Amino acid sequence: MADMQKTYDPSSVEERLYAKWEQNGYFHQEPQKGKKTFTIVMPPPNITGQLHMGHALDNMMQDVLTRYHRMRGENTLWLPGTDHASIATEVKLVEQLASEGKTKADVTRDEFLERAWKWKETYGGRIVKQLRKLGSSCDWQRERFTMDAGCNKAVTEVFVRLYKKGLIYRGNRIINWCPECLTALSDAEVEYTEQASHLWHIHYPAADGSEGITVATTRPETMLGDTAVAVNPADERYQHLIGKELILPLTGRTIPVIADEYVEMEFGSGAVKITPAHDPNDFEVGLRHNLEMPRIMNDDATMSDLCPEAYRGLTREACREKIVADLVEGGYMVKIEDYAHNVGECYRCHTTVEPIISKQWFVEMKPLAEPALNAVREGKTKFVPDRFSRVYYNWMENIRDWCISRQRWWGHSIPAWSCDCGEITVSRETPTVCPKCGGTHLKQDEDVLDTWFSSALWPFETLGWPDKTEDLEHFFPTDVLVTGYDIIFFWVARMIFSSIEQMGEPPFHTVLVHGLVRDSQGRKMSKSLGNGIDPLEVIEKYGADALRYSLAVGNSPGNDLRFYWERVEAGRNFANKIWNAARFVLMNLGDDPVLPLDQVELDLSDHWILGHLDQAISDVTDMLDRYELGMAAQRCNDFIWDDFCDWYVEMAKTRLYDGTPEQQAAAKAVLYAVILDSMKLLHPFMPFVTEEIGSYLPGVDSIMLSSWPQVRGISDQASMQAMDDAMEIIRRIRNVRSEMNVAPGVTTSLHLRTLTDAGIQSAESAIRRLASVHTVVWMDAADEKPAKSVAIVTNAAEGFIPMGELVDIEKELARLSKELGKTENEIRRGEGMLKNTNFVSRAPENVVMNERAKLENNQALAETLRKRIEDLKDMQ
RNA sequence: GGGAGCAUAGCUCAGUUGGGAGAGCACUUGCCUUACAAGCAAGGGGUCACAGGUUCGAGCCCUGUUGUUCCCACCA
Repeated sequence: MADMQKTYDPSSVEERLYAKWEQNGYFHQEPQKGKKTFTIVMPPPNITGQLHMGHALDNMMQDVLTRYHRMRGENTLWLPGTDHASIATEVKLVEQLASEGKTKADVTRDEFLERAWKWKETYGGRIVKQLRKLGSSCDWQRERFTMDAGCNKAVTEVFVRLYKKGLIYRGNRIINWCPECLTALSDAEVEYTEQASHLWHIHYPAADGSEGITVATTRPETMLGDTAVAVNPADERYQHLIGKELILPLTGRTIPVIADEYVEMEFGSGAVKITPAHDPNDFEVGLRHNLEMPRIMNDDATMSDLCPEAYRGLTREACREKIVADLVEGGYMVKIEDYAHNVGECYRCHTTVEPIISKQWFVEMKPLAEPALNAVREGKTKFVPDRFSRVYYNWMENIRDWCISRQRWWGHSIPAWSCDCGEITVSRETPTVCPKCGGTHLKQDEDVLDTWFSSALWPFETLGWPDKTEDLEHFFPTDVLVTGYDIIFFWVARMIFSSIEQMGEPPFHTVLVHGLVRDSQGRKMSKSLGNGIDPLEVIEKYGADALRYSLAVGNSPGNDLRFYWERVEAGRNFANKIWNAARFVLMNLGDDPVLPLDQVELDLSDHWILGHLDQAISDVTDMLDRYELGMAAQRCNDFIWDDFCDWYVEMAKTRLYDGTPEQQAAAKAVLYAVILDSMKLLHPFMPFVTEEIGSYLPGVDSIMLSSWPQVRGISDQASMQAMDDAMEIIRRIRNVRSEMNVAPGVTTSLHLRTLTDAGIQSAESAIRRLASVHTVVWMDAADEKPAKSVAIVTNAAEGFIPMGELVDIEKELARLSKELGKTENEIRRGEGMLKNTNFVSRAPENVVMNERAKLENNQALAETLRKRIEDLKDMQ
């Protein structure tokens, strides 16, 4: 105690405590047979990443749950790791090469990978160190990497299995191609933004010189790859043209008019140019009609050799300009309208993606999606909040095959080898001979797998799968997955179907979804805006506890959160508040041993605070079990600050300073018990300050390793009620004084019944203390009716209820229980009561009081209640 | 085109089975009362977007309207 500073200083505490926890192995858990487990796998941050507010929020939530369940005595594992982030890492490496005046073409693949691993060793641990600053209590001894040996093995295993099952195939299909990254992308990796553009109406003359057709397009440059014009078979305007040949302007080629349902008659001219190699819909049409599919663009989105010479080598943009000019000049351009439409961009580099036909590996999704949908429909996996299950359904129900190959070097190799004879061999080990022709010149596929292919296996590959490890047996399935709603598609959905396919069950029972952390103006934090706030800077200034608290309070699952420094300050202030409350307790404990609560004589205020503590314990526990972290943190704050600091500590002073040794011992025992349980309750949210305080409390080894507080149930209802009423009186006294504008020092007299008669002797001195910045003279009011409890005085003063029989709760309950044939407890719970009427709910006594009060003043309600009570009696 | 969220105090937001309208910050007033001025006490401020409906009673449930944000989608 002696060395406790007046102000809490997180910087002198956090690093020391974290080191202690980690070195002592507090985070590590081995499987304990027969014990309930609680498992979370950390969404692995990219090795290229720097800690940002999103990580801070995500990890705070996981840490709260982990610490809570650990204190519940469960076999709790929070498994951390990092992601190799194929494309993002390559971007970094290309930057590195550029700084040496090189490009990717200047190094071999092996050299490049060597650089990648080196880069990973140098910078990959950066974010992991930063996570420690937050206080994350994950088991670092089990840290994994998506490209470590175990994960590689798992990825290969899954690929081979899916291939053998026919769920992975290789084919020429239309895919999203990023001309900047020079790789295929999955549908999920394309972001659409609306851009102002034009709708060009182009006339295609008929080959026989008769009327032609005008088509409308947003991408005139793709006309070079047109192999048909499609109209709706039901479109009367074009019936006679179906089957005719048209001349494709600028090329001299002829193309047929075909009929296809896909065409909407109402849009544009009702005729669509078909470019099968560069549009997903046109591709489908092309398949249906056996059209040729010339690829008119190269991988870098310049025009290919299949274009007329004039256009070869031009960029998409330049080609469009020239095509439009040429069409206008040739008299083919009918009109140009303004038009806004969606353009797909690469989610990494924001280059406009080009749909092209390309040979890629795909996962067939339909058979995988169905059981994954059912798992959520049947409640085996629940989203919190529930509305995200609809987002999930929507995506899963409309999912298309997943393009998993990427034209990158950094990533998981595809376990497929091709032979000169054309045979593809998919195998766990490198094959030496081709099973078809016996050839020995087998070449492994050069592509790597989508980063998300390995992340999808994260919950089980990190526990040892495909080996049957003890960890896997014990800790799988995991319990909760905490993540932002922005990666439900990328990751969560894929983990669910992968786990069901490989493990036979979903990887977790709950997905706790959080929102994005935005800046104070509600904008997304981003590098380009420069509005990002570095969590490490916040921690340095205010401490990790303050940051965690600020992210927890006032946030509800699934909703975005704005970052405010004021909120962090509030967190810091709260940390300081409890620090000082603890100082106060420790200052007063002295050297005598603290007695157990059952060996001291508790007074009214003790019962009151212990009752409220029970309530807080039970509320916080419920809230944590329901993943209401924000409410739980707020609840801790309310109890500690409002109930304990503002009221109980003040009341305890009278006994500590002026009381008998017995009274002092009682106050100390309660102060100790309450501060200790408070630290435990708050520990998941503010691990550092609570642990530090714990280190000063006698008889406490570690708050983190303590068991979760239990409801004691030793306070009695009557005392709590009496104390509440006394407090109400105190507030009223303050009011009156305030209203009367009484200056300090002036004596105020109030006509109130002597409190001693009302059975709250021990509170009197406390009340004096609390109320007595000014002197209050307590007077008998002999002329007033005798009050049965302070509640009567209070409410009478409010003017709601006349003093007397109305508020005798016990009597009222007894009467109702007799009338309805229910026990008093049942009536308190509202059982057997009126259907649409919460006659008795949260605070039974208050509600009964309210109802009775309303009965007097509300004829309609009185009538209804009487009737309902009659009905109930009839039914019985 | 489909789906979802949000609309509550000056600002940012909680409010989970329908019965008290709340928190933080800001503001007013008075306090350095021996845990804490990063604090204490008192106070002002809200037809809970709008309109109907159900109910004795609606911020909460139902219907509709308006505004706003986001996600998904192959109308060229």
